[in-house]
Amino acid sequence: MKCPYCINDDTKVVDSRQVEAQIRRRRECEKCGKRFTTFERVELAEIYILKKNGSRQPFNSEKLRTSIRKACEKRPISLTQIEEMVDQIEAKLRNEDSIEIKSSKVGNLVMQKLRKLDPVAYIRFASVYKDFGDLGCFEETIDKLKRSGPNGRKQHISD
Amino acid sequence: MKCPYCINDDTKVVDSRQVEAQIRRRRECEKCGKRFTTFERVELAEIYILKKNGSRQPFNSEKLRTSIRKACEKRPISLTQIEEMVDQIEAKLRNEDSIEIKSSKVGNLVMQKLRKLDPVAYIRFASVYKDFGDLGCFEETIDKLKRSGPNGRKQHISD
DNA sequence: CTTAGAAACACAAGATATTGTGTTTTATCG
DNA sequence: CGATAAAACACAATATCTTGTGTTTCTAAG
Repeated sequence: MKCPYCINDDTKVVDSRQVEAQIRRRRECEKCGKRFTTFERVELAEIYILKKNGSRQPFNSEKLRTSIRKACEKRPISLTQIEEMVDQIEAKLRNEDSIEIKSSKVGNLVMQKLRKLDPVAYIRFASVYKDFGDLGCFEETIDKLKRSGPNGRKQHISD
Repeated sequence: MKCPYCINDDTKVVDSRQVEAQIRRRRECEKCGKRFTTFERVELAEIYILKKNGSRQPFNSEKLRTSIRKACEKRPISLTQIEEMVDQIEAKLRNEDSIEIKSSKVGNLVMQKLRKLDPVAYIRFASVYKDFGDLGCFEETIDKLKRSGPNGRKQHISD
């Protein structure tokens, strides 16, 4: 790795840590002695999201994270759990055959995850994602949650 | 490094090459066997360029490269040589005490480099950078080049 | 449809990085 | 300005990566 201060080619690693999905290395130039930080990151073909209105935009995990975070505000869900969801969802998308994915697929994956984790967050997300028009939609969803399988039964609907 | 396909933490390096200022690694997940590419890059505090009009913008080596390339069009200067110039100039900037640098400093560094390399490119760059108003400016510059030290004398002014 | 260049694949010997643990020094938040 | 978290620093034992060389595929350009 080239030293950015003197363009010398030989630098050695002084420290190396895994930080989230990256490896941060602290390097030292063998020639000028200066130190600097590098990051190793995955570089994959971009995934594209196909929106309902026909538009196509590059998938951005940050947007996904933000929308999940919003749904989970004040709920007993840690940032770590949100990270896990984001990672798992992105991994699912990566395993698709096509690099073009319908936004509804992403939405459904989020719902799937939230449903198992927290009913309130689930309803919040659904209300935005499914574009609830009236209170009836909430009631319907709550009913479904109550009647639903193992995951649903374990939960309490309250706030 | 996390596998982007299955989120497993253990992946091993299968190949690793230096490409320009980066290290490209090919990794393989020990769990799912999938392969993917990563890049290690330097991450330093941004340098800011102070323009004459008082504006301040992040230094962008790509812009520098472009303007040098333009000055060197059709001249006997290889892309490698241009890369070297860019690298050397950026390194000089990195070694400044402040991370805020006057655009004139960058301009002068470019001139310094081009002067030693090719008089035509030098004059082209100067004419834009120094904002030559008339032919007299060109003549003056040519005169200076002719009369100047060792580097000047070695060159021929022609096109 | 040929080709040049990049990216990927392979392998082995030698060199270098990783990781745990712990301390210290910045930054950032309130 | 005090508290925390993140980044930087250190060190040693172990595990992994790097680099040369060469081939193969893939893609973009002609």
